[in-house]
Amino acid sequence: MLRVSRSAPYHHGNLAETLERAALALLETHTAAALSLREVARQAGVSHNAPYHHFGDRQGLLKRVAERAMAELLAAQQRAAEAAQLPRERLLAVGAAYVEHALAHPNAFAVIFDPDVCEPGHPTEAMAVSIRANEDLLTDAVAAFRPESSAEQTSLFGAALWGAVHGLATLATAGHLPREALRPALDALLPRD
Amino acid sequence: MLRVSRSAPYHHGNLAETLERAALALLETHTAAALSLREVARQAGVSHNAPYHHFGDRQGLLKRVAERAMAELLAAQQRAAEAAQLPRERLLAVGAAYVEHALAHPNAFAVIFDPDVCEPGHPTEAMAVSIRANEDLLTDAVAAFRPESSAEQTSLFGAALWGAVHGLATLATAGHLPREALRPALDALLPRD
DNA sequence: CCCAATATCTTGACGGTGTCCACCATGGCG
DNA sequence: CGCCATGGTGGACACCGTCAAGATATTGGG
Repeated sequence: MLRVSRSAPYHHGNLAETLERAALALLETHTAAALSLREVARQAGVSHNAPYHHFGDRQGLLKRVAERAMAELLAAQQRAAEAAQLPRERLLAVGAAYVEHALAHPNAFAVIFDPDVCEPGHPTEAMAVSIRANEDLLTDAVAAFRPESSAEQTSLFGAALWGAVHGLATLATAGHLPREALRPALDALLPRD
Repeated sequence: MLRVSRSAPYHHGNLAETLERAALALLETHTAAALSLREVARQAGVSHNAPYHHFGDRQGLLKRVAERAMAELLAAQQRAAEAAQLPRERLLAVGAAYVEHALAHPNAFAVIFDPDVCEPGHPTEAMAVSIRANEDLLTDAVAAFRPESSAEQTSLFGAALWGAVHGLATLATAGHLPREALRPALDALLPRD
């Protein structure tokens, strides 16, 4: 049915998508704690109750937002991995991409790992997929960097590196580490040759 | 003036302390996001507005709570540092203490590094002192572990280790790493001999 | 010793938020 | 064509942080 009137249609058509994007946009300037369902609805030009039909509750929306944010974080690392040549450089580049993406979108980054959003041990399907892909990416990079290591050692070193990169990013967003120190710190952690 | 009646005195006497302790107690079972000033006041048996005379606002209380939590985190590491003998063992013990304390009190730990509580770059005086003490503790442990390193290299490696330990703790509280993997991961990061 | 100034606590109000409920518009299927 | 599931609306409720104004205890100066 063609709508001649300029008034908005009663049914939005793609509200879920719109709301998720609005929430992500708000996270560019506001903390997750300051993100209200009502404000997101307002941004989308819709009643304060419309989101409930798509996400159930506030946590539901945030879970979706976290999935999107995680997908973007993963993509940033994949781009960095493809651009690098040598194993050590690739490992460094992936870590740097992680940290830089976190610093560029600190509030979205925080949502990904907020235990209030995704309670420990019960990740969303999409989130679990992205996390696994991220672990694989990292494990591969570590394996190329230390080809002689056992699978267990590789996995352990990968976990340690994830922790290091994640911690550096978190501490930097909290203002406890200067931006310039991040890459050198990461570099200091990787043994040379 | 001696108070014979059993009714609570109009003036509490030590309300600030009581409120901070109540807040810390609530953080044992609830996330910081779920911690309301009114609930804290209720726990202390006081009107919903009493806290404002001591902390100004919610953030004020949380800042104090963060200071206390940081002091406890620091103390846990200091105990671990004293108990260990060899440099490498001490470094590992300090890191493990950090992670274990974070896992034992995840919500209080989160408050320490919550950018909403202490906005980046403007720490409280007491918080700055504790953070500095923590950095010194770590730097000393690193220096003992790698005595031949330059001051800059020591500082850089210390920052990297802080990041690693902090990240491992954060990821573990979010359910992304199993508890048992934390110490081995940390161990894998410290070169042997 | 008394009283005023001050610090502390209370009651009351306001706007904002998440969520539940009942109701209405729409479009696709029988 | 009519029905009804889907998706949107408005209203209500309890809770929250915060501000304003009033009540009460403590304290220091005369």
